[in-house]
Amino acid sequence: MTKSENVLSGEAEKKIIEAATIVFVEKGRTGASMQDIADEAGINRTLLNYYFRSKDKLFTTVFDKVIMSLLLEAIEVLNSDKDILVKFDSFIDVYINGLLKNPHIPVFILNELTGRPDHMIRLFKSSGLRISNFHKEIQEAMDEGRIIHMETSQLIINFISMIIFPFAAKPIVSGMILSEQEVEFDEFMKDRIPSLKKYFLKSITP
Amino acid sequence: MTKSENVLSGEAEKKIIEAATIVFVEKGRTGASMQDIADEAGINRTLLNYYFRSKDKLFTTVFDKVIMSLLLEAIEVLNSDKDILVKFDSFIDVYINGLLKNPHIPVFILNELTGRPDHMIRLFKSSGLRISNFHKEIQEAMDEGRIIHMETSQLIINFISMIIFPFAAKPIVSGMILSEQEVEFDEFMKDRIPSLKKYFLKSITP
DNA sequence: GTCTATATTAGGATAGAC
DNA sequence: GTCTATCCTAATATAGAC
Repeated sequence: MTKSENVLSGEAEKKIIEAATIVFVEKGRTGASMQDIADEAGINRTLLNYYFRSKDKLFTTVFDKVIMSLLLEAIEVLNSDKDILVKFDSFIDVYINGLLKNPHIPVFILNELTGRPDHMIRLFKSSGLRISNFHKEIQEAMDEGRIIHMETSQLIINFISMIIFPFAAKPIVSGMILSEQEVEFDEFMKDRIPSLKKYFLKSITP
Repeated sequence: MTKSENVLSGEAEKKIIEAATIVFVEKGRTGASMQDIADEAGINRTLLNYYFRSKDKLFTTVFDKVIMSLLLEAIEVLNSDKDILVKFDSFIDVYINGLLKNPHIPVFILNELTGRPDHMIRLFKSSGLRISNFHKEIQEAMDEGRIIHMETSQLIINFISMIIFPFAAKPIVSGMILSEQEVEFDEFMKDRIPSLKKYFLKSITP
């Protein structure tokens, strides 16, 4: 076993993907260079081409991985047998706490999404997430009178918006809205978990 | 007056800024090339360097202009003497209708913001927008019992999120949430105006 | 002010030695 | 698998003719 061998096959590949994720998420597809990624991984630049044929292929690998991990979290909550109102709370917990650990993922995704809507839809379908079930559960709760009547799509967008947007707009939130009160972003988002649960529940309860 | 003269000084400059805005907003700072912008403007590429010294300077010009136009719209609503509840409705009208004409402005801003939070804050301060007045008006309405009590920052973020996020996530909204119902994005956002007004009012009313 | 020509660099990708 | 050397292209930027 020479010094240049990796202990496990795929270890270098894994290291590259980790480094590429950090760099792509921070700088975006066009803003990141292969050199940036090689530096982050601490390897020679040409090795990136050895393991992944091109920058595009490496990017797609990273992008798919990031999207999938988010979708899987959604599926886990949706597929549970909890009541729809409990699921709302779970989404708030899971995504706010998760994004606090990777706050620029929303901007990364929103930005790279624009150019490849088709690819996104394919990923989405292959994930097995059934958004129609979500619509249906909400609709049932409306029919039972537990939630006010409104277009389910509008309700879903309202809900997702309030979870994701603060992360996407983190510089605005920090610099423009919180700065005068000297509140830290992370603290604000921690407070936001119970605040949003309460607010959203009130907003949809008859 | 030869064929190569512009009628008004600054006309070429204006044409360049318009073209640059289109290209930068669509492709982002790193994704757009000077050639793209020259093509869009129908001029020679080197002219861009003649009028603006560098790509960076051209970008900053565009970025500042876009941000400022958005801030000015906010100021106009905020500075009116309408009741705070009416101002909420005005924001929804102004921004949803405005962004329907330029739907990828949110992604553009959110993306380019990350790298330059300081610059953003300077712009924000120089615009004269006083967010503290907004906080104050909301707080007063709370004290009068017209709005439920909650952290004003959280309320403001909730509000802004529901207006802006659907545009930032347009491919997701179109492809994942609306596709099964065969609803067009623009139609959805038009419906959203009254929907959001009603929803938000209910959410903050005691 | 507008063009052509050119300088310069950065970035992506491959070939080939080890 | 990993490195060095090299190729190629695209992109920014400037000089200089008109």
